[in-house]
Amino acid sequence: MSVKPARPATRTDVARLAGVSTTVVSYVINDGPRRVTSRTRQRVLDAIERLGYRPNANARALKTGETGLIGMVVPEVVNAYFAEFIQALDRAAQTMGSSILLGITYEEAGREERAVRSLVDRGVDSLIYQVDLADQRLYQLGGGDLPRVLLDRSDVVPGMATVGADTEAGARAAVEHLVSHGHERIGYVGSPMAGRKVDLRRVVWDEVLREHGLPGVPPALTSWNREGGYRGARELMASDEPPTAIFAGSDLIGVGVLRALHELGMDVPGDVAVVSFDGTAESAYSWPPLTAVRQPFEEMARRALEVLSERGEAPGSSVFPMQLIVRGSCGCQG
Amino acid sequence: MSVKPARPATRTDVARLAGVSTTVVSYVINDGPRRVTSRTRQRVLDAIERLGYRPNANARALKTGETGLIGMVVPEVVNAYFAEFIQALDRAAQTMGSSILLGITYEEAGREERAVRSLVDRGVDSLIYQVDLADQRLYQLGGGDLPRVLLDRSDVVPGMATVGADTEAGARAAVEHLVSHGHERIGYVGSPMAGRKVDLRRVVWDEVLREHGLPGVPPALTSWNREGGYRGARELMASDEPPTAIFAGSDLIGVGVLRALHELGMDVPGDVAVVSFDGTAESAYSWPPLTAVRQPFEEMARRALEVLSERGEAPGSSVFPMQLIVRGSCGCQG
DNA sequence: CTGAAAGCGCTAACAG
DNA sequence: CTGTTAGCGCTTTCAG
Repeated sequence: MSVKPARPATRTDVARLAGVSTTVVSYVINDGPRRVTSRTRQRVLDAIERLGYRPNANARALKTGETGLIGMVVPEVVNAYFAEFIQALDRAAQTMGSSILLGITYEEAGREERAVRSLVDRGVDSLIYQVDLADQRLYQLGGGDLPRVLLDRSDVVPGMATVGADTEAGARAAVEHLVSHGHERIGYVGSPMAGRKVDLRRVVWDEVLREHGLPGVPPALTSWNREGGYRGARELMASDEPPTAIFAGSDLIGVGVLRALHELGMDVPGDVAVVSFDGTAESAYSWPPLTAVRQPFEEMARRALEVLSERGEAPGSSVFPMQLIVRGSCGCQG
Repeated sequence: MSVKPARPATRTDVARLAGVSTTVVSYVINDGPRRVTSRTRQRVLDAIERLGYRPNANARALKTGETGLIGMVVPEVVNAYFAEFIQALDRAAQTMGSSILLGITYEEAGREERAVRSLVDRGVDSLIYQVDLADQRLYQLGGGDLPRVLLDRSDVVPGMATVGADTEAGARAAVEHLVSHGHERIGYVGSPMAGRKVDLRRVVWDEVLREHGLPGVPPALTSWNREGGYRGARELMASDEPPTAIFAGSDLIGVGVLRALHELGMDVPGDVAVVSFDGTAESAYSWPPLTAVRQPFEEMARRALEVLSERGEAPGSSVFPMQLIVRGSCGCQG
């Protein structure tokens, strides 16, 4: 590992030291497109080593039109749900020599365009959207040739490749589990979805209740964070016939629900059982630990990257199964 | 907002449409170095608008040697502590037209070099380190002219600019608070530090106990995550004379401590009071909510960016105060 | 106030 | 198997 000298060595320096032309240097660095004798190759490698030469990514990008940057648009990073995706994507990208460049929207209308635009302007090779953009036109920014994928969408979006989890099956597993514990009044805490998107968790929850002939409970729709969960649970428990079980639309919501229940002096799962959605680390360390349906983060991330490199193919949808992780909050243990 | 056409417009296209030379286009885009008549300027602006022209960041970077990218080296992002810094830095960078490019080390020796190197190779203009690199030489990668700052260090590191929080005062506030509640056996759960760095939280905790003539308690040193907190608390509580209060070295540790205490059937704060360090959102929604000492994330982030633009000055240290946030786990409420 | 042109570091077509 | 060279899109010096 040699630290770069004051003036970074260029390809010309390497060529000179190795006694070859710059072309050859290029060939050995890129391993093509032409072959190089192994003797020459070694001389070049030695020169690179001696000079601590590192190719200039910008020059290469300018020439080839490819930056090796993958843009990822997310609402925030202080949320393990998104952070899990970011890490999974980062690791997968590393193996391909690419980097993830984030565009954080903060769910503020004003920042949305800046976030996407900054990625496009920096010349990302492809784009991963993990957001609900208010301005739909932003999905097209960067032109038609830029490979794109909508991450974390289980619905099929015309003209867009999507990668997601089997939310329906996941939600079903969560609610059925609660039903199997004998609960008859099962509430849901979630949030209204942006735009006209439907919340499959809520839909499935409703369906399952119906299928079992259980009474409907008005869902508590607040916001996708801990406070939303807290408010939602307070709302649910304030009703005349409070639920004995709650399906939380996310881990954060689940954590908020737990807090509300504790404040009310209720025992979990004794008085009220809880199952949450996502299965991030926080759910494993809440009190009691949350039984949760886990997102297939790694699988989705890997698939998203695959999709992006399969450009030219018709945009499809990939869906991965979720997994129920049984912990203490549902009543299975204790 | 016009979507780019198939072939992105170049500066030459703009010049042609506006009936000026490419030089002038450059002048109006960069607002200098020469002045341009407002009439000509408007013509150029119109042409840019019409063509949906966007400057090519790579070409500019190649020419100027500046990418507008700020490299940030972090161990992970699925940890609100780091995520808070990332967001604060991102927001601050946005106002300067820069972007944060992450290099995630995953605290794996093998990935460390890749992470830093990928940033340097991509031509970041400066580097923010928020890690303990095992290989010290990596701090120098990229050469001596690259502005650097060590984020989240309250100690002075020779030759390096540092920005941090007043850990000592913060830790003191936490422990003193516990003392003020009348606790006499106060434990600490943290983790060994990398390298020869000292954990000021632990040192100060020890000091405060001494100052008050309180008995020493062996610290539980595990790891900086929820599980570490859990194991640490189990360890502490298994002793012959378990503490009646615990100072947790981080929020994650605090959450783990809480879990262990609950498992043991102890009431918090009734049987054991807890105060944690960092003050991320998770600490506000644990049960009971954790009294915590909050890191000045925004201030540190802003200062770090300032330091990076003040290149040339002697490397200094900036320290920002922490703030005690009183919630339920210390015994103040209930 | 505006234009021509050199050159940033690299790749790859073309020529040997 | 290796070398020469044009040109990616941009900034900026130098000339007008």
